[in-house]
Amino acid sequence: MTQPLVPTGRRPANDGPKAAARNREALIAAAREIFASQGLYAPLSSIARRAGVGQGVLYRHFPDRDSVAIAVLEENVRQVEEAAAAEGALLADVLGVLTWHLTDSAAFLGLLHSNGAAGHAATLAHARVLSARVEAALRRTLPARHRLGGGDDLMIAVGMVSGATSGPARESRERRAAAAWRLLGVEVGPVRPFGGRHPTAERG
Amino acid sequence: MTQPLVPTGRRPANDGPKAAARNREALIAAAREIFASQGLYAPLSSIARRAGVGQGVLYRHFPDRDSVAIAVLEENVRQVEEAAAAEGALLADVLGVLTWHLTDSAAFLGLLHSNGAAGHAATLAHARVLSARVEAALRRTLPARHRLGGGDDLMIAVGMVSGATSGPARESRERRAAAAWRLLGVEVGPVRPFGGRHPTAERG
Amino acid sequence: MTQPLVPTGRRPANDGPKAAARNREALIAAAREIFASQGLYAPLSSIARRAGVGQGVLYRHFPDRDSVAIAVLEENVRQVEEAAAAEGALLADVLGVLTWHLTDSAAFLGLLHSNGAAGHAATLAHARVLSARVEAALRRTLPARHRLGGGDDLMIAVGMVSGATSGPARESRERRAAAAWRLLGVEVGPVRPFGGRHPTAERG
Amino acid sequence: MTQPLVPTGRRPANDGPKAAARNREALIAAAREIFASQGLYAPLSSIARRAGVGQGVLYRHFPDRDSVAIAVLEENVRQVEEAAAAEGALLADVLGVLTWHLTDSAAFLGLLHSNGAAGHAATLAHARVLSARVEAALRRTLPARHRLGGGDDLMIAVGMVSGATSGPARESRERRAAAAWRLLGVEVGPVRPFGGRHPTAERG
DNA sequence: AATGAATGAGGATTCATTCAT
DNA sequence: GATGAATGAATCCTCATTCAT
Repeated sequence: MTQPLVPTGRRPANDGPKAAARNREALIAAAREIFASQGLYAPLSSIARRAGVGQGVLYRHFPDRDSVAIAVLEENVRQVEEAAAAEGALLADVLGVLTWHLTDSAAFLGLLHSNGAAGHAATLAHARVLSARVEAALRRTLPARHRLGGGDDLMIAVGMVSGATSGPARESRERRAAAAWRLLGVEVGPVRPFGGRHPTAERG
Repeated sequence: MTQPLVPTGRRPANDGPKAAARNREALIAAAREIFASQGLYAPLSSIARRAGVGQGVLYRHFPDRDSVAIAVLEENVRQVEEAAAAEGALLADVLGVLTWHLTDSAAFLGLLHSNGAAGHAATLAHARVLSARVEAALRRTLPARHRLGGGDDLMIAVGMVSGATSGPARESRERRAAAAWRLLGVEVGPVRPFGGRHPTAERG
Repeated sequence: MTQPLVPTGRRPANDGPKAAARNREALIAAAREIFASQGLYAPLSSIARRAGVGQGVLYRHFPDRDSVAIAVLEENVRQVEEAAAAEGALLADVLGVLTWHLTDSAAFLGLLHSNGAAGHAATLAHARVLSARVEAALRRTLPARHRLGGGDDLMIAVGMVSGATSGPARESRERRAAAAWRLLGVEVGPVRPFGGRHPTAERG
Repeated sequence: MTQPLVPTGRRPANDGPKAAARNREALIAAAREIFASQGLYAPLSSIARRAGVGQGVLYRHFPDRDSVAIAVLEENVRQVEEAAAAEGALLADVLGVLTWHLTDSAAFLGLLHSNGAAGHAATLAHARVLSARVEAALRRTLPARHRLGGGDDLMIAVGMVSGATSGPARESRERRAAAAWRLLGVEVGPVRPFGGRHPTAERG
C-alpha cells in the first residue's frame, strides 16, 4: 500500500533481462571480496552495493546469506574439479588449486557451519555435497596406497590445511599452507587458481 | 527469564561485592556455552540471560564482545599452562588438554579473527599474547629435536588440529582431532580438561 | 514459477490481441482466489503469477490494487443484476445470488474501505456506485411494503449478512448467512452464483 | 508524547523501568487510534511514534502485529465484561457498551481474521477466546427465552451489527448500528464505553 | 552493584512499479 | 503485447548500549 511517495521520475538505467547473468556473476564476485575482507557476516547490502545492483537483485538470485556463500564456494569447487579433470593432472596440481582457494576462502570450508544450530539444514546438506565433490575430485588423482587414502584422512587433511591458514600468525597464509602440507608429508604443486591466471589475480 | 515487564515492586537481593566474582564466572561459563551452541555472534543479551544476570552486569565486566571471547579463551589457556607446569608433565599430556579445548572451542583460535578488518587491534594483540602463552607452555615439555620444534611448526600444527575439528563431517570432533595428530605423527595423551574432571564433564 | 533467471533465448508465443481479453479474465479469476485465500493485501505479483502472466500485464489492465478489487466486485454485481433482470425473478432468488457472493467475498463489501484514510477517493466513489447498483437490483424485486423497504434498511441488512459471514466461528459461512437472513425475517432462495452453476462450482 | 526535556548529551531521557506500564498503555492507545484511522496494516513504526516510544519498546511489549491488535481488543472485551458484571446490568446496557466498541473497532471482530491462511493459529485461538468471553458476558444478562438465546444466534447477531457499521455508507456508524439492532428486534441502551464517560470521550 | 526497560541506528526483507527486450 | 528482471523506498526487526531506579 505504501509505495515510494516520491515518484522521483528518474530511475537508473534498467538494462533488462540481459543483465541477469551478468548481475549474478557480479554478485558472486562482490561477495567473494566482501566476505574476504569483512567476514561472512558483512551486511548483504554492501555486497549488492559493491556489485552495483539494487538490494532486490541480490534477493532474487540468492534468497539468503547462505545461498550467497554457497555460490561462492560452488565456484571454488568447480575449479578444483576442472583441475582434477585436466589432461595428465597429478594430485599435487589439484592440491595446488585447492590450496589456493583455501587460502582465499579459508573462512569457508570451516566457518560456514562452525556451529551446529545456526546452520539451516539445507545449507548443511549443500555443504556436504560440496565437500563430497572436492573429495571425489581429489581421489581421481590420488595414487594407490597414498598415505591419505584411508578413511576420512583425505578430507581431514584438507580441514587441517584450512585451519593452518586461519587466525592471526606471523607467516603469510600461503607459507602456512605450504608448511601444513609439508608436515603432512604431502607434496603440493603451484598454489594458484585453475586456468593459469597469475596467482595474485583475483585477490581483493 | 520472563520477568514482569511491569515492575512488581520487589527487587532481587543485592548480594554485595561477593556477587561480582561469582557473576563474572557465571558470565564466562554462559558465554562458553552460548558461543559453542550459537556461534560467536550470538546476542550478548543471551549470554547475560543464561548467566542469570542483568544486561548491565555483562557490561560492567566486559566492555565488548571481544572481551567476553578473550575471557573464555583465557581460561582455556590457563589450563594448558597448568598442565604444562604440572610435575612430570609430558608433551602428550599437555597436548591432550589443549586438544580438549580445541574440540570444545574450535570456533575460537581460528575464528576469533578470521578476518582482518573486523578485529580490533587490541583484540588481535591480545590473541597473539594468548597464542604465545600456549606456545610457551607447549615448549616447556617439547623434547629436543621434536619434529614440530622448528620455526612456526608447533603452532601451525595446533592450528591444523583446530581446523580438523571444524566444519561438517561424518566423524566426531574428538575422532577427527585424534586423526589429525596421528597424521602429524604426534602422540597425544588423554583428551580432557586439566584437573582430572571426567572428559565429558562440561559438555553442553 | 521457477523460470530461468538467466534467459534461455526462447520466448512464450505472443498470441496477439486475442490474448488481452483472456488475460484480463485470468487476472480477475486469479485475484478472486488470491484475495479469498490470502486477503486483500496479498502481493500483486502473486496474482500475476497465479494468472500465469507477467507483472506488466497486470499493470496494463489494472493501474493499482483497488482496480483489481473493483474488477472482482464488478463481476459479482453484474451477476446480481442479471439475477434481478431474469424473467420472473423473486427477491429471494436475487438474495440467494447476492448471498453467494457475500460468502465468497465477504472480505469485500465491508473490507474494501473499512478505513477512511487509506481509500482513494476514486475507489470510494466507485464502491458507492457498485453499492447503488446492488441496491437498485434488489429493489426491482422488492415487494411493496417489505420490511426492509424503508430508508437504508435494505443495504444495512446486506452489510449485516456480510458481517455475519466474516470472522472466526464454529459454523460455516453459508450457515451463518442463512441464520442471519432468518434473524432478519427475510426469506432467501438457493445460495448460488447466477447462471445455474452448481453451488460449489468455483470454490477454491 | 514524552519529549526529551533534557537532551543532555547524546540520548533522550530514559525514564527507567517505571515507564514500562505507562508505555504499554500509551502503545495500546496509540494502536487504537492508528488502527482506526489507517487500518490494521498501518506501519508499526507509526504506532511507536504516536506513543512517543522507540521501536524496540513496541517489540518488547508486543512481539508482532497480532499481539498489538489483540491487546486493543482485550481492553474492549474487558469493558464489556465489566458492564455485564455491574449491579443490575440489563442486556440492553451491555449491548450498548459492546456496540460502542463495535463502532469504534468495527475493523476488528471481523477483520482480524478475515482470511483463513494469513492468521497465525495462536492469534486465531486468542480471538476465539475473546469471542467466547464476549458471549459469556452477554449471556449473563440475557433473559430466558430471548430470541437470540438459541445456538449461535447471539454471536451471529453481534457479527451482523459489526458488519452494519463497516464499509462506506451515507449514515453514521452509530446510526447504522442502531438500525441494525432494530432490524434484529433487539433493544439497545445508550451506546457508550463503560465507566460513564461521555460517548465522545475517547474518539481520535 | 544489579536490574532490565528504553533507545535507535543498522541491517534484513518485501514488493509496487518501471522498462529493455 | 508480453515478459520478468531490476530498482529502491518503505517497513520490519534486532540488538548493542545506556541509564533511572
